[in-house]
Amino acid sequence: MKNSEIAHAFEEMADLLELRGENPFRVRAYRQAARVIADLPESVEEILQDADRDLTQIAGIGETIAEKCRTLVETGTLPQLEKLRRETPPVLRQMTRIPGVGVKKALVLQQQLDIQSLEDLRRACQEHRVRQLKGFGAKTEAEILRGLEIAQAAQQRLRIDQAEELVARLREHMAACREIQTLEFAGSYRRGKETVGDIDMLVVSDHGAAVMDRLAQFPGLVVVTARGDTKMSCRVDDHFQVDLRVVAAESFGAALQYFTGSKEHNVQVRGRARKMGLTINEYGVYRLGENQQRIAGATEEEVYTALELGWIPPELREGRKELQWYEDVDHLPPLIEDGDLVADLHMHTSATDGTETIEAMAEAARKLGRRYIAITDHSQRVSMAHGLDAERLLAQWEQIDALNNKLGNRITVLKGIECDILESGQLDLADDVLAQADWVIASVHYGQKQSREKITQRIVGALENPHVDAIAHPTGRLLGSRPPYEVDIEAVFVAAAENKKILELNANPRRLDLSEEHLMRAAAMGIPICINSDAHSIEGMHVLRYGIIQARRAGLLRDQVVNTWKLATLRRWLQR
DNA sequence: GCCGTTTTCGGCCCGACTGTTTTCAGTCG
Repeated sequence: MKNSEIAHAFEEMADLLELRGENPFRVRAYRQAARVIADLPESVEEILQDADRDLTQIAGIGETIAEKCRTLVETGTLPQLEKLRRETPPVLRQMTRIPGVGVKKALVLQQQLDIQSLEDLRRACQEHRVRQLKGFGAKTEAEILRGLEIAQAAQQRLRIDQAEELVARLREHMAACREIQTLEFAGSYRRGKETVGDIDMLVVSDHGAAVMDRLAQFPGLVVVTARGDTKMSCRVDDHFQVDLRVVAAESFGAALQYFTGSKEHNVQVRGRARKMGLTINEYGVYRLGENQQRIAGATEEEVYTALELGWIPPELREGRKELQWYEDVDHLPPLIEDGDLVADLHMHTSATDGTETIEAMAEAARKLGRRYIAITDHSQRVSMAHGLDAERLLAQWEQIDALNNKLGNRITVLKGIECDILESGQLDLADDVLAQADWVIASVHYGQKQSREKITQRIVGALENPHVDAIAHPTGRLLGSRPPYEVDIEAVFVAAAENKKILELNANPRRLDLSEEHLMRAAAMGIPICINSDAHSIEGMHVLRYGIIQARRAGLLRDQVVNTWKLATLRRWLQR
C-alpha cells in the first residue's frame, strides 16, 4: 500500500472523528500523522518489512498509529475507519459546510430533528423547527437558510492566478482609503498555495471603521457576514470569502505572521514560544508571567527572532520541517529564487498551436533574462494543434540553426520537440529523428483514460528511451477541472532516477504539475526538475514565477532545478 | 493520540465575533 493511501485513510479518520465531536487533540494527531506519512521520503510498507526499523521513531507516529499502519498494509483496510464510516451520516459533513454551523450544531440538528439531507434542513428551517432547539434562535435559523444558499453557490477555491487577479482588484479599490497606512495580503495566498479557499487582508490603521466602510463598497461585494471593531468577513464575486483584519502598527508583524499561517505552522511556533517561557498572539510576543512584558510584534523578523528563529519564507510555513531545520542546522536551506532561472525549456510557436514565431519567442525570452530556451512544438499526433511530422520538424530545426547564427551570444535556442507518447506506448517520432534534437520532452495527451498499468508503462517506456530527456506535466492534472490520469507516480520516479532523466514542473497555473508533494519526493530521489512555462504566446512566458513559488513550497534548492544551470552544464548532463 | 531540558500523566495556540445567553458556548481563522 502506498504512503498516499495510508495518509488518506488517517485523514478520513480525522475528519470522521471530528464530526463525531471527538477530542480535538486526537483528531489533530491523526491529521498530523497523515501529513507526516504523505511527506515521508520512503515507503511505510518497506519500513514495516525491515525488522531493524520502527515507525514510532518518526515524530508524530506513536504505538497506536504504527499499529494501524501495519493493519492497513497487511489487510488493506482499517476496522475502526469502516465502523466510523458506517456510523457517520454524510449529511453531518454537508451541514458543517454551512457558515456558522460546526460539528456541535450539526450533531444537534441531525439527532434532534432527524435531518438526513440538506433538503430536510431547509424544510426544518422554513417550518421554524430549528429555532425551538436549545441554543438555537430565530437568527441562527435565518443564518442557516441563507448559509444553505452560500454553501451551494460558493465557488470552492481560486487558482493562484485567479486569486492574484482578485487581490489586484481589492488592492486597487482599497487604495482610495486614506486611513490605511499599510495593506498586506496574508493567508494561503501569501504562502503561494496552488489554490486558495479565501483571501485574508491585513491593514494597519487607526480608523478600522473607515477601512471596513471602504471594503463594504467593493464592487464585487455580495454580503457582509460579520463585522466588529477589528475584524470583518464578507463574500465577493461568486460568494468567495474575503476576511479583513485591522491592527495597530506595533502589532503588524505579529498579525502578519499569525494570519499568514498555516494553522499547523502556527501551532508549532506557539508551542515553541511556550517552551521558551513566551506566549504569542496576533498582537505580539509576550513573556509568560505576571507582567506579560511585550518583546516583539512590529515586524515578522522581530517575531521570529524573539523565538530564536530566522525569518521563514511564507512558502515554507506548512508545519513540515521548517522549524526542525533551525534545530538541526541553525538555518534554512537556500531555496530557489525568481532571479535564478536562466532558461525556459518548453514552449510553442505558430508552427503548431502557439501564436508567435521562433524569433519573437526568443527575443521575448531574452528580455525576461533567459540565456537559453528550447522550442518544443507538438508532434504530429496532436493533429488539432497542427503537430509537426519529421519533415516539418527538421525544417524548423534548420530555421533554428539560422536564427542562432543571427542571435550570436544574445540567447541560444535549443532544437526541441514535445513528443507525444502514443496510446500504444510508442513515441510519435522515430528514434533517428529524435536523435538529432538538442532537447526532447515526452508527454501524454491522448488515451488518458487508459488503465493505471498501461499509462505507467507508457511513461516508463518513454523514460527508458535514450533520446528522451524529460517528461512534461507528468500527471496531466488540470486544477479544478481534470484529475490526474491514473499513473503509478512512484514507478515513474524510479524510472526517472535510474535513467537519469529530468521531470517537469509545468508552471502554468492551471497545471502546476508536478504537485508540491510529488516535487518533494522527486527531489529526495535526486531527480532534477525543470520549471517550464509551456508558453503558447509571449504573455504565457510570465507564468514561470508560479513554478518558482511551487518549487519553493517543495523546498527545492537552486541546483536541483536545471533551468538555473549554465547551458554547458545542461548539455553535459544530457550527454551522460 | 502524541509526547517529555519542569512531565510516563496532563498537557496540547490563541483571540474575535455572534447569538443566545444572563456569563458563555460555538464557530472561525
